[in-house]
Amino acid sequence: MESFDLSTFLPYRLAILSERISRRLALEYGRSHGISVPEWRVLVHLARSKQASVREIHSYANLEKPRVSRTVAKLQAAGMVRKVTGKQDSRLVEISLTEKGQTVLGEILPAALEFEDRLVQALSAEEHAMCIEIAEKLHAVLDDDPLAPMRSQLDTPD
Amino acid sequence: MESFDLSTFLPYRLAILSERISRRLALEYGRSHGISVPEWRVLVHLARSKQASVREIHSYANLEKPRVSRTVAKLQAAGMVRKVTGKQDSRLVEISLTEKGQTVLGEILPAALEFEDRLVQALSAEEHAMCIEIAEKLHAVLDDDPLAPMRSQLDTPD
DNA sequence: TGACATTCGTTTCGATTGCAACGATAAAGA
DNA sequence: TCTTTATCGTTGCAATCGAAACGAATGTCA
Repeated sequence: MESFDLSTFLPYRLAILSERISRRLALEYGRSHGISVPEWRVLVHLARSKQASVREIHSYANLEKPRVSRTVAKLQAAGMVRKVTGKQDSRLVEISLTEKGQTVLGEILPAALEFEDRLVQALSAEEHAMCIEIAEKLHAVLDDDPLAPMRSQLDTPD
Repeated sequence: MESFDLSTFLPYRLAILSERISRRLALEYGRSHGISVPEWRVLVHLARSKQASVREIHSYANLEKPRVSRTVAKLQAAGMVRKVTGKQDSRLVEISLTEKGQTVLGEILPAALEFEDRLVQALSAEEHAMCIEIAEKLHAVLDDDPLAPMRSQLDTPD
């Protein structure tokens, strides 16, 4: 027990690294446009899917449902997102980017990609590939664990 | 811009994996003893250092200073930690584990280690080593970045 | 010695978080 | 059809969070 070292504990290692990277990245879109992490994820997802429900964003962007709801509301207030009640099913809302939303995302994306590139450049091609494979194997352990939180669909390799 | 895929974005990948692992691990000490992540880190650090100030825990366990303060107060209220005003320097407090704190940690630790072991077992020795090396290289990128948040001392290889 | 700056731990404050209801709509079954 | 069940998005609430401000104690330099 007294020989236990937090710094070599894998979950801790991952948490520290991930948090540091997230914080640095958040500066990129936070300072320039006041965008938060959840907002960033919603914008990015909408750029792909063109149109999505709260449920979909929740499932794909790894955000709790209430958080998606509030985030979308905020983005709508900022004019970056449009909400339309579903035609066939009036329970769900069709969420999509506005012109402004696309513009803002277009301004943010280059810096985000440039930052990621700096990270990836620090790794050899082999390391990068193994990094992905390792992540996949760790996810697999949790997939087999009934107590582990479910994996969001986006992250599940088809 | 429309070809950007969040799921392959390295910072996102790391965040998702790390969060999932953290949540699962938190169940281990949360369900059995009502211990939260910050409390877990403080306990673990104290088990090593036997005695520490708020500042030290802050620097080594990657927790904000106010958070350490509150966490320690809560642990003290629960009888797991002892706080004594410093002898020479009465600004700092000497924080240490009580009997109860050691007992609780002793009950939590095996499950935590067993969980980590399940993760590590999923990796080959080579993968495990490379995982650490990759983390180190990514940290190095941030170390060179003036805008990146500082790295806590614990995680800095001597 | 006295004025100033620094460090330590705590507290305050506004914002964010997750979880658990909630109302509204739609689907399923009797 | 009518009742029941499930789904969708929202809201309430209590806890937590980080950043800044704070008082207390020490260190520094004239």
